[in-house]
Amino acid sequence: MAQRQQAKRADSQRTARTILQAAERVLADNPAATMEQVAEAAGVSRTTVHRRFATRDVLLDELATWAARQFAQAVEDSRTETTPPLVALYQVTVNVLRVKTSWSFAMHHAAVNAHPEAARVNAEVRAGCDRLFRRAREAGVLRAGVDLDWARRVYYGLIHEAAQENGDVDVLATRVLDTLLRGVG
Amino acid sequence: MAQRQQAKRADSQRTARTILQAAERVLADNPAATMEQVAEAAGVSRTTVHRRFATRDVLLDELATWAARQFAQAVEDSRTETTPPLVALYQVTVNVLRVKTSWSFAMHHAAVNAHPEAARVNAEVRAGCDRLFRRAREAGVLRAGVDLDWARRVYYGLIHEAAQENGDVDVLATRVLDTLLRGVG
DNA sequence: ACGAGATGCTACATGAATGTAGCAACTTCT
DNA sequence: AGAAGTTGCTACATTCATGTAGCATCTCGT
Repeated sequence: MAQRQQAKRADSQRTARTILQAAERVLADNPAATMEQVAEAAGVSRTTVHRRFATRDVLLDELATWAARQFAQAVEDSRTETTPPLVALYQVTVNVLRVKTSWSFAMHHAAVNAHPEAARVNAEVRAGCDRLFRRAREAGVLRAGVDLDWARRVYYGLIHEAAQENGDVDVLATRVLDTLLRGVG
Repeated sequence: MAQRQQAKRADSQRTARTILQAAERVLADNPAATMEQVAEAAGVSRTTVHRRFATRDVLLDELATWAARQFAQAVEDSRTETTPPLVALYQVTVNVLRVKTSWSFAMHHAAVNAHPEAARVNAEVRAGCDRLFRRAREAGVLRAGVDLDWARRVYYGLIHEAAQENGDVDVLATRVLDTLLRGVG
């Protein structure tokens, strides 16, 4: 009985994940998309979406939290704390670019801070990013006088642009870091 | 009689402009904002908004066109065709940053290409930007091997980030170009 | 074969946004 | 004062997204 319940729950979780992924895709294209459109993209009926996510707000919250986790996981996998700054930057760029399609919407907007859980995870990631940039500056990878906040925002922006293109993530990551550190001049 | 009509029309135009400006502000904050919210922000009643802009789509179209014109004007004022590339880049950066608050919404989304007039103006601006970047590369301001499309997108992104901060436009423009050409490393 | 869980479908209720119309009041110019 | 134009306000119709409920069906595990 316990096994059966587990199996059913696994199916349920899989459906929920499918819906969240579909919501990401659809909402990234049109933030005002309806639940119907999300359901259609997920290949389920609208009522099923409502079974998993009682209201639209709940869906948005869970999407933000889920995306934040994906994001945090990608950063964590990069071992940014224990490798030289330049290597860490490259690793994290590659990993983040890989999952970037999964949070082009969910990271934007006020959705990031809507749910406390999502906000917490995102704050952690940002703190880790700040630490990495500080280490990079101390190691001379970044210029001494550079504003760390500005550098981080430029970095985010470059990743965002790079994620628009489709191509090998290694090539894209190289281009992002090359542009970040040396510019295009 | 003709004079009176002209006076009334001038008032009318002023109101329409006020509404468009309000729409920019409100929609930039929340793309799904209602006509009511736009009207409130403009200090007029909802019915007045509907008098000027029959439907929501019309409002969006005219907003896109208006913003495109503001944008094009800022670029045109920079005389990018007749000054050295580096000077032109600085000039256009300053001018664009000045009006950036006026198109943070209207330039985004598919609104840009929604109305043919807006699309035409924007295409012109982009073409001018491409010419400027090509000249810059030929003059050695940009590296020889750099992808012009990538450079332009990075430039747009930097301007977008810079416009989020409030400060002296000259300082911001200097930072944008410094980052664009030399990076932060 | 049986039962539990999940889904699709239809139907319905509700609320919000949109768009329209009419009327009174106000401004401005003659 | 009178006329033309604009606006605010109220009221109304319509459409659409949201959220809920019931029922039939399907699948999977026993």
